[in-house]
Amino acid sequence: MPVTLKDIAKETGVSVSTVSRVLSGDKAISAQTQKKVRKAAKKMGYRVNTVARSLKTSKTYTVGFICPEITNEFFMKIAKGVEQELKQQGYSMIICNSNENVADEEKSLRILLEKWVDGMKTDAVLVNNEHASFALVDGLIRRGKSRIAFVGGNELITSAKERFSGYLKALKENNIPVDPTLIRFGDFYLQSGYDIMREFCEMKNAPKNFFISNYFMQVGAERYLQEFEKGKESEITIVGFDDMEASPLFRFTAVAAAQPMVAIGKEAARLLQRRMEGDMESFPLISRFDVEWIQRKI
Amino acid sequence: MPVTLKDIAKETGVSVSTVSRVLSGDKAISAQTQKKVRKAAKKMGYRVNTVARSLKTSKTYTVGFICPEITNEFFMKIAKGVEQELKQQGYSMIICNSNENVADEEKSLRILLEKWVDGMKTDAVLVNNEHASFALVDGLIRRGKSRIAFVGGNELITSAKERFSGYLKALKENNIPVDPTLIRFGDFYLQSGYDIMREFCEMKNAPKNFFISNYFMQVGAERYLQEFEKGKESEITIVGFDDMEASPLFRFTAVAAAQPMVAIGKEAARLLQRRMEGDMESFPLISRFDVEWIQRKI
DNA sequence: ACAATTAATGCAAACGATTGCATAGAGGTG
DNA sequence: CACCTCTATGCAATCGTTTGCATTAATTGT
Repeated sequence: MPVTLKDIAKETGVSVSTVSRVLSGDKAISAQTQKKVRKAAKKMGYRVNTVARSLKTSKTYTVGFICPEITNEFFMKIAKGVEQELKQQGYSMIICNSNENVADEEKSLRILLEKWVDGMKTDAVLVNNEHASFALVDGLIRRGKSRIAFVGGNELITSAKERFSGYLKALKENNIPVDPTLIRFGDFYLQSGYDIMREFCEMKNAPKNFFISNYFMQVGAERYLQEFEKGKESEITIVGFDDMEASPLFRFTAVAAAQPMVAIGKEAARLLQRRMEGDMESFPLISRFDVEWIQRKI
Repeated sequence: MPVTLKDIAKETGVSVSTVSRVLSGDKAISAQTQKKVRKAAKKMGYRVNTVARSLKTSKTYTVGFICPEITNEFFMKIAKGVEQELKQQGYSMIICNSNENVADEEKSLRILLEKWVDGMKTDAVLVNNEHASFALVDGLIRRGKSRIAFVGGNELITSAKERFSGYLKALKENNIPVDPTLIRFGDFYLQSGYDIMREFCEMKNAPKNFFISNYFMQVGAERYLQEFEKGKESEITIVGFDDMEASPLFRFTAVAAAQPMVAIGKEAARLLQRRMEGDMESFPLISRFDVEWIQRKI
């Protein structure tokens, strides 16, 4: 049904190869023929069949993005950056939801491989986690707070570790002893933020200042505080990460270190392109971005 | 570089067609040959080349999802439903971000068409908007509130209209006169929710009860109220739509009508599949879901 | 034991584009 | 005018699968 090069060739009386050459901008074709072919192509509504092209060129101009959870604003901001950057080069992006589970992830991977995507993301683009959390905690200390509780993410994950060491470093540089009862780890998700905040608040000598390792745990923590600090003129101060759609609703958060996620996504796309162009030497590439500081309350 | 049917054929001494038939489950092949071929395929790490297959069968097993904004939790919940349903049938989904602008949308569309996606979403899967907003407003009235302000979405959009008529109907059935000063329309985005809420609150006789047409405007409205009702023991009550990641942080919202978006996405995927299987008669299909009621405060 | 089925496999032509090579004129040079 | 060089174009193979049809071999019926 769709128009092919062959149809155009028949219509214009030239060969398929000539049509192909005109349409892919080969200038070794006479101006006259070019005009004729282009006109016919336009009139007939020709659209290149990328499936056929890919088969021949073995380039699909498609990249895969396997994402733990596509409703998660965090990942999608990265995806957005990736998409923006790639679209300019004519690539498109297949997004798969691994649903945080390995079976789904493998399934997605298999599908993507079978579709011969040109690339997938394996490089790391990160922010200066340790420095950011150091600065957040240090800032709290400079404002006179010294009992600062730490709400961590999954201890096995690098960024969680880095954020923890930033916290430790800030205490150390300010000669504040580490108090193990003020340190707890969760899993980066809302519920764990809620639970940990509750545990802290139920301590006999509850801390009033918190470093929370990511946005979602922070939503949980703020949620808990809203329920249980209702009305009271609260003394609580939180510092944390990221700036999302709903961050403006946070009431206890003083400062946040926002990761420039769209920029991170764009950088990731650029690294991926280098890879696809055959730059295999520097693999995997690692890039670090600076965070942006968001002041929420004074 | 990758293993092809030809390679397997050479290895096993049968023809390419036989290999193809074995691997696509044609049972007219002897058990012996089947075993031999399968073993070789496995050993050699064969993976079907879907590009070639698609060229031949003109089925890509890919659907396109053009989305106004991929960082928007609302659209991504739908996308998640679509993805879940389609993945089971071996489809994958190309997600494009139209960035709310027509040029980008056309660009995405062109790319998708050139990739010969099998389908794109054009059916409508909706909730019973009018009924849901009727029920929300009616509920407020039954609790004794009669001056209820309406914060609408983009007036041109069907769902915004439907929600408005539900509001009107609730007033009418309860014999409450419509007060035009209590009706304002925005654009479904955060900022307009913030602005409209401010306008209402600055009225000499400011209303205390609000129906807000969607989640994002509600975030904006809650944001405004947090800033300006700080501390005061507020009398304000909001009813609205949807249940998202950050909804638990809402302080003024009493009830919300949550659209089952993942289910909506799944249904959309099913409709799309019917379309792809050639059911062109009932086009476009429209399905309606019931909302779920979320009680937030009493 | 021979025709008629049936079962198992191979041949070859697609699908739509790309591209190296061949070729037919046109124009230039001595 | 013979020779060479371009320029513009066509031919045909190729990418990896799928699939209708032909073919061979094995099985069945009588």
